[in-house]
Amino acid sequence: MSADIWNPGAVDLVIFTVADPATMPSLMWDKSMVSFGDSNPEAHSGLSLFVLTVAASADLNEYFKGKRVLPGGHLGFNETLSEASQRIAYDRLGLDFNTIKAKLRQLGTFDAPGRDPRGRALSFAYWSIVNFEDIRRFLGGRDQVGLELVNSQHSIDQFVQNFGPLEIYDGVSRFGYRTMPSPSLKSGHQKTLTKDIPSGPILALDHDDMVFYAWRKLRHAFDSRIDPFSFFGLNPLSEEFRLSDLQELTEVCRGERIQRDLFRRNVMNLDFISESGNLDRSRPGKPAIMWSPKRINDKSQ
Amino acid sequence: MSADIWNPGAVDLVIFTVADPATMPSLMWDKSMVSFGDSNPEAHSGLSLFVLTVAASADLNEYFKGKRVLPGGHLGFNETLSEASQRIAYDRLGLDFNTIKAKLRQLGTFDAPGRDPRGRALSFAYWSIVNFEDIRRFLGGRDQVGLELVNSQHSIDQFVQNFGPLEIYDGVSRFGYRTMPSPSLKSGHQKTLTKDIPSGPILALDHDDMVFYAWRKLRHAFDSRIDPFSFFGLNPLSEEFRLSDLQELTEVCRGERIQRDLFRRNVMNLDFISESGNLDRSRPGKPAIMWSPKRINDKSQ
DNA sequence: TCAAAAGTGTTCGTTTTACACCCATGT
DNA sequence: ACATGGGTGTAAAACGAACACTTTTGA
Repeated sequence: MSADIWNPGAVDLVIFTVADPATMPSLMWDKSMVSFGDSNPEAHSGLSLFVLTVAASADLNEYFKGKRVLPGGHLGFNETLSEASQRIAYDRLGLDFNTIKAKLRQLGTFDAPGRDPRGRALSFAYWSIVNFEDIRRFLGGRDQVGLELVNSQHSIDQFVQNFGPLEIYDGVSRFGYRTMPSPSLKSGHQKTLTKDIPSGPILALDHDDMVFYAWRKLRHAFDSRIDPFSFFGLNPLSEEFRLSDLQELTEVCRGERIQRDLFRRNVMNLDFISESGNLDRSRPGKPAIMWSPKRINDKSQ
Repeated sequence: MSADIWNPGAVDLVIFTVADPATMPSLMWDKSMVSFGDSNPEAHSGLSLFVLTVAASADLNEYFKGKRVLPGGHLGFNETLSEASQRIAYDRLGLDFNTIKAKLRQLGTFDAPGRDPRGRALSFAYWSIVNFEDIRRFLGGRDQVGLELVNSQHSIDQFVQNFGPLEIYDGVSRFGYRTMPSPSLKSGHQKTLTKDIPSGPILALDHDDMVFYAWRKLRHAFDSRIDPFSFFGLNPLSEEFRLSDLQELTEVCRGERIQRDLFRRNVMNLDFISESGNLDRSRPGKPAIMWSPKRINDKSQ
């Protein structure tokens, strides 16, 4: 836990989590804790993808007044980047990556000129996905730790209303999207970030870009032939889940719709979940079989 | 061209190029310029993938004596990483990325403890692929700029002899390889770097790792549904080439064998090359149609 | 005529996608 | 009965991989 501040380097964290706004405790409906960027936040339900943010400190610069940013901090003089990212998660959020089952991964270095109004700033971004249960007690507080929506069924619906069918897009989210040049040709994609879309930026600095790039990495874990639980080394859902929950998760992480039967067969082929033996009758219709991850071995990457 | 040295940051460059050892000018057979890491360098022929290296300076530390490294340099105080990487390419190699058609891409940050015997060193790695014609005149010199083989038909053959058929590997190279857990399941791969294989390390420090990770990125450009020329914004082959040349290139970049007819049909489907109108009769057998890239638009990423 | 490399046709199995249908429950 | 969501069968289309064949040259 180094206190020596090594000025030019900063570490910013993109930490995702998954939760259903409809079942969030009512106290969290406080605007300052969960932001949907939407005039109608109640419309968001179903498993949704969030990113952890904090209130920016305006002590040093007016620019930050009222804005929100990713949690970040300075790189200590004798720290590795990996150590710094874990320390900052603990200092700023309370999250201890030694005890929770999640790991921080390198995202990239951000140093575009002018990215920070305070002058030159080199930022090392890290990303991770954590269980909602592991962070909910850290929400709020002095830094106003909160959740910013990245994707939900409803925000995908809204995207379709504004921009048309998803077919030409290679994944959409609140933080940006990519267009496909032609189906099944991976080259020649074109990305659109929040600075280029009508709804405008969400976080301060270039943190929207960081979220977008981290989301693209997250997306890989759901790229159809990967077991996401092994990739993350954790299960972001509850212990047991319905297949439709896993599908919702996959859809918001990929930013696209998947056909129900197709999804089912894909998952069955990959064979990384097994029936828990229980049924879920909480919704109308035929009771759903509950599933659990078969094994969570983190041989990934 | 900043002279202010910003001590803690360094930039290292992984610059690939493609050439056929059999047609290299004889002066380049000097061991110090082209290294195959092989007792029988004459066996390497066909299009091969190289990485640019320089002799390490042993002025400051005995460790570097006789070793080779990636070209690198310190980060200037008022430079962006991108600017620094271009300046270093120019200072150390003579390569001017403003005039050649190639672009440097961020690879990642390397800061493992103990990676540099001189103490803490943070390194920002960048990678690129350039035309052989653009760098051949810069080979040699005080820093002994040279080429280290990354992959060739012959070195793939040797891999098969030592480790068995390629089927279980997801790409092999002199700088490491990955094993597949099961066909068509992308998760659970396991990588093996030079420090873990009998032939041992090739470059000093952790530069073998940098080459390996850069090679994995390069590999994406040949991932079957991408037009590599558009991805790179340049054609690493000669202006006209045979389909078998493109296949050789693809094979050494992917580190795997491809069936001739399959490759042909894939390329034809993607439709990014067109017949130049000429035939090549330089080899026995039926003359080969010569091809050229259709268009090189760098919409990539 | 033969070897060598280029290029094509055909087949087979798997994966992707679509569509339609059946199933089990609460109201 | 019927709306609601869960779950399955089937078949066309697309794709990957293997094999065998034809073509065109130089020697």
